[in-house]
Parts: sequence; C-alpha cells; structure tokens
Amino acid sequence: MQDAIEAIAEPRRREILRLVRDDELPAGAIAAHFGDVSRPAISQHLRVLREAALVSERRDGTRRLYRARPEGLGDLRDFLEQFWDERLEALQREAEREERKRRRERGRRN
Amino acid sequence: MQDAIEAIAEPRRREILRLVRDDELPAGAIAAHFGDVSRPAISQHLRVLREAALVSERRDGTRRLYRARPEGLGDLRDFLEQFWDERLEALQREAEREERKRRRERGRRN
DNA sequence: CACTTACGTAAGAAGGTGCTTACGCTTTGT
DNA sequence: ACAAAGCGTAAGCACCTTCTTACGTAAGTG
Repeated sequence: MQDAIEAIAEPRRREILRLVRDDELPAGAIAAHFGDVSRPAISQHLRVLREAALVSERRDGTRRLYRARPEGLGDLRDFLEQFWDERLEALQREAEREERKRRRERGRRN
Repeated sequence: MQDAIEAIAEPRRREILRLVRDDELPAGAIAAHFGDVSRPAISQHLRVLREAALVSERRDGTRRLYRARPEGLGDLRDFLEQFWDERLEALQREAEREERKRRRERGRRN
C-alpha cells in the first residue's frame, strides 16, 4: 500500500491515472498531454505507477500501451473506508455516552 | 486534497492518525509511542496533520490534545471511490462490446 | 517570582524526488 | 542492412522532507 500512496501523492501521476482510466494509451500520447514536462519525466512517472501496480503495460510493436489497474488502489481504499467508518462509530459511541451522562444528571436533579 | 494525501503518505503520520482515531491524546503520549524518533519530530508531524485538517488540536493547560478528524479524508475517499467505480464501469462497457462482437461473428458464420 | 512541565520552533545535516539532457535499446519499415 | 519511431535509462542538478539538537514559550507549582 505504501507504494500506491506515494504514487498517487504526485499530482501528475494522478492525472496520468485519469488519462488511462478509460482508454489504453501509448506512452507518447500520455506525455503529449503534459505541455510543461519532458517525455522522459513521464516515462519515469509511468515506472513508478507500474511498480505500484497501478497501471498495466502492454507492448505493441515499438509502442507501450498503459492502462489503469484500479485494483492497485484497493488496499488504500479499504484503509480509508475503515478509518472513516470506525471513527464515525467512535463518534457515535461518544455521543451515546454523553447522552447517558446528561440523563443521569437530570435524574439527580429531579 | 493534496495536503491530505501528502500527509498520509508518511507511515508515521498514518500511525499517529490510528492512535488518535478513537482517543484524544496529548502530544507527549503520542510521541511516547514512537521509540525510534524524537519528540520534536512528532511535533512536526502533528503540524502537518493539523494543516491538512486531519487532526484537531485542543489546549488543556500546558498540554495539547489531538484527535483524528476523518472528514479531512473525505475528498481523497471520494476520489478513490469515483476512480474505482468508473473504471469498473469502463470494464463493464468493454465486456459488453466484446460480447456484441462475438455475437456478430457467430452470426456471420451461420 | 523562580522552577518545572509540556510543548512548539529554528537551523542545519542527510537523504530522497522530480526534472532535464544525453544516450541506448528494440521494433518496424525501406 | 540502414534509418526512423517510440520508448526506457543514466547522470547530474535543484529542491523538498525528515530527522536531530538547541532553544523559546505559555501555563501550572512552590
């Protein structure tokens, strides 16, 4: 999971993921979408994404076709889901504790 | 969202988030959980988490109490959710295209 | 008012990241 | 066989992170 998080922490890599989410694209086409950065730079980003298992690579002649592999984000997604849910449950338990406390105090007054 | 991703990209900060997910803890208690790192280092991590709105800070005398704020992860969670879902839909559309293609070819043979 | 507690902040060192330019490799046309 | 297309890789540079040590600060304590 560490690799996946570090991979998507970089904005350009998230943008690449969006590009190859619905379409399989060759490295050159991906690089062409970034006007402010060189092709080798994109090549390096693609390597990071590939090593994090966030994209698949397929060779077709001299070209290399990339495509998003969302399963690679599964662990991170689960981590967030769990964190989110369990924290809300904790808030819920707290609210109930508070509620009982209020009831007790009211009872003492009566 | 960028701040949130960068914040949780660091393993120690994810660990801190787990520590203060269910309990409100003072900075010192958090630092004490990390035997291999100094207290100021944890203080710096707490600042990153606070600026990313992933923890809340409350002062109590000389102490500062921290607690996870899961709402700060909402955008990232949504991003992953959307990415995941739309990619699966794309796979679904592709499978259907393939299915129609197979049907056409079978029809031509008959 | 000193002293202690519980912190944050500053400065600097060490290592990592992302970029560019230059080069190498593999496949495909001629 | 030779050239071109389409990439990845290497080296070096600028910048950013994370850590440590040293110091500063606000709130309780005698």
